[in-house]
Amino acid sequence: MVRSRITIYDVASYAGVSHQTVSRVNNQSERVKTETREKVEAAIKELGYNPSRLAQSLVTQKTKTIGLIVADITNPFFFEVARGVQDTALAQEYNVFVCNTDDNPQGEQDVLTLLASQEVDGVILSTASSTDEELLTFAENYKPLVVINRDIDHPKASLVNVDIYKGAKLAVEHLINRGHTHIAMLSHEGHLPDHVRRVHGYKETLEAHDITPNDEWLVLAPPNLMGGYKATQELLSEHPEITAIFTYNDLMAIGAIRGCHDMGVKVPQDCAIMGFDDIKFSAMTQPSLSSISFDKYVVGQKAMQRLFEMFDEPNTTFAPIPLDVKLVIREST
Amino acid sequence: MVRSRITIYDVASYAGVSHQTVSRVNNQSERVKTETREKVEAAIKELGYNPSRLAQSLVTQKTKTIGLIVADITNPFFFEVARGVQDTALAQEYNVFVCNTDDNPQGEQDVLTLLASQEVDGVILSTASSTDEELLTFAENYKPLVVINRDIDHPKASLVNVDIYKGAKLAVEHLINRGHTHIAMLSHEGHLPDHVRRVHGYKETLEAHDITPNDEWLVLAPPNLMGGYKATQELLSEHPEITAIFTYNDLMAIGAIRGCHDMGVKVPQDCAIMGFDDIKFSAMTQPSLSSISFDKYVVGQKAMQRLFEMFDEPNTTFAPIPLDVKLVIREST
DNA sequence: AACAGAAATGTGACCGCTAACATAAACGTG
DNA sequence: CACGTTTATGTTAGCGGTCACATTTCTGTT
Repeated sequence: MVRSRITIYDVASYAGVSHQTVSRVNNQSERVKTETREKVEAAIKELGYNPSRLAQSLVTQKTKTIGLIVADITNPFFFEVARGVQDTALAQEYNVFVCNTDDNPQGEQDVLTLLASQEVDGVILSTASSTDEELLTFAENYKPLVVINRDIDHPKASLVNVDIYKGAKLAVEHLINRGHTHIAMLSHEGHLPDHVRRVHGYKETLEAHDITPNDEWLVLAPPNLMGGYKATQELLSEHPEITAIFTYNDLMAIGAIRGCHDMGVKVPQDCAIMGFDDIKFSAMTQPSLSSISFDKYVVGQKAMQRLFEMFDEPNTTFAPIPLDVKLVIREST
Repeated sequence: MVRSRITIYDVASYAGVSHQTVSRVNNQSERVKTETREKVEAAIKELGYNPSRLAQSLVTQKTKTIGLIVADITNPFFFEVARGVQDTALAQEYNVFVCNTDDNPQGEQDVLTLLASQEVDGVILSTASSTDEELLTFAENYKPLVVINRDIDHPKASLVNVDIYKGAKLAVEHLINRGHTHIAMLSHEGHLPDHVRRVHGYKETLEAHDITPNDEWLVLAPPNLMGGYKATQELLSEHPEITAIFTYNDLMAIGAIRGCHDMGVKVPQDCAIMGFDDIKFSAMTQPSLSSISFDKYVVGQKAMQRLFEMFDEPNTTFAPIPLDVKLVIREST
């Protein structure tokens, strides 16, 4: 029995005022006599009226909706970010569309167009597949954009950057302090800051300690459990001299631990494993995983807050938001 | 530089036709001469026009948007479901709002109202906090609703049900077959089918094998890593006679494995652990986790497909969609 | 009491589209 | 070639709001 929608006009005639007065009551803070305001509010309650966001959006050109683009919500890193974004958005009655790109450039383009057609007020992007130029084009003729862990230079794009380089440095230094010199790295293919910084941090820290990085010890694989598992097995069977592995993320590290186990390699005695992201599972694995920690929820939160700031001051250019990392030592090293 | 939106009228005058003709071209399949169609399409491309979904929605009363309500996207169970929903939705150019309730009834109500105000075309609900009555009220005066793992009887609500009872039975039978008789269960508080069926399956299977369930061995805790960890430690220190634990979900089980380890209890020799959900991590833990498996992605997929069916045939009442489970035996039992 | 000025309310247009109907063009047929 | 039919295109209204401006009502002042 979907009785047809109650409009502002229904309320108006019920309360004996004009539709505009109802609109004023709805949007608060307009000057309307308390008496009539009460009359209108009563009518609203009586009829069970609530305004159509669609209609509001059409005229105001704001949808109170944002898009969040992630590579894969299935990755604990992304969904903690997503929670941060969602909770912050919800508090201001914004809704968020979460879109997965599956780390595939076409997916990312599709999703951007879809979001464009849905007319979101802004976009938060935490993914790495599209090129910078594509992103710039998007920023150019579109909406405010907050980008996580990338470097792009455009007045309409704002950045939230975790100090990845420092994280990689801390990780490798920790391994070196533990006496390791044969340190491998499992990374994720790609040429974007998020990838590159980890690798740079790894290589440069080794060099700073007079260890020459061995390119054969740097393996690229998909950044998930299975990727880490397989890469570890291949790596260790070809290079048994390796005594420590630093991974792109915790997912790979957890796969790596299991990979070691299945080859009879003891963690951390025979091979130490060091992750990145410090997801919740890492404290519960056996052995528990040392990792580089930062608050993913806060990443999402800050990104959303920045987006709100951009809505309020469309012509301001904002400085990047830096986020610090710290080393968490557990059993795997 | 946001040049103001290109409308259907701009295209119309550029192509020298009426706006309605443009609309016809947009919505395909109308009878319009190929010649003019081409003219219009050229104009569309030339001007870079794309239609405003907002305006379309306002007149058609369809937003091509659905809401997905989950307890916590941070739980791997939910995000695999979410992926199934999203991918299926996207294929038809539907977008989905994911909302978290944090397993809190107020949160769920808030979220339902927010979705109502956003005017989604339908809702998929995979959570358990609101009461059946609240849900019925929602279904009554709202949109098509697909509910996962609950029993509610309303023509506007459709069900997708994983065979939880059978899962619990398989799990407990497996433990019994392994020779266990002192089998505890870690569950999640709540009186809803999703919870109750697991517990029933547990108790009734024990009874079917002439084992009297011991209520002290049934512990309620939050359904996450930490909940499983703590509950296991309390349980085993009070009841060292327990030799097997069946948990509400894999998150708790992974916590339980770690809990055992930290007490010096060997899994599976001293205590077997059996999970439920078969999340991806379960194959990678150490020891790997036996679990009850079902395809969570498919759950989301089916739910979304059902929602589409409900859009197409608003007055049909659909039968619940059943989903089978299977036992996956790994190292923890 | 008369009148200016502020406060409260009402009116019409418009956001960008589709639905329903009206009209014009093209086509066949006796 | 006059006529009804079909097919293609145009016109108008309205979805449910907000905005800008017009109008009315209420103040306070001389």
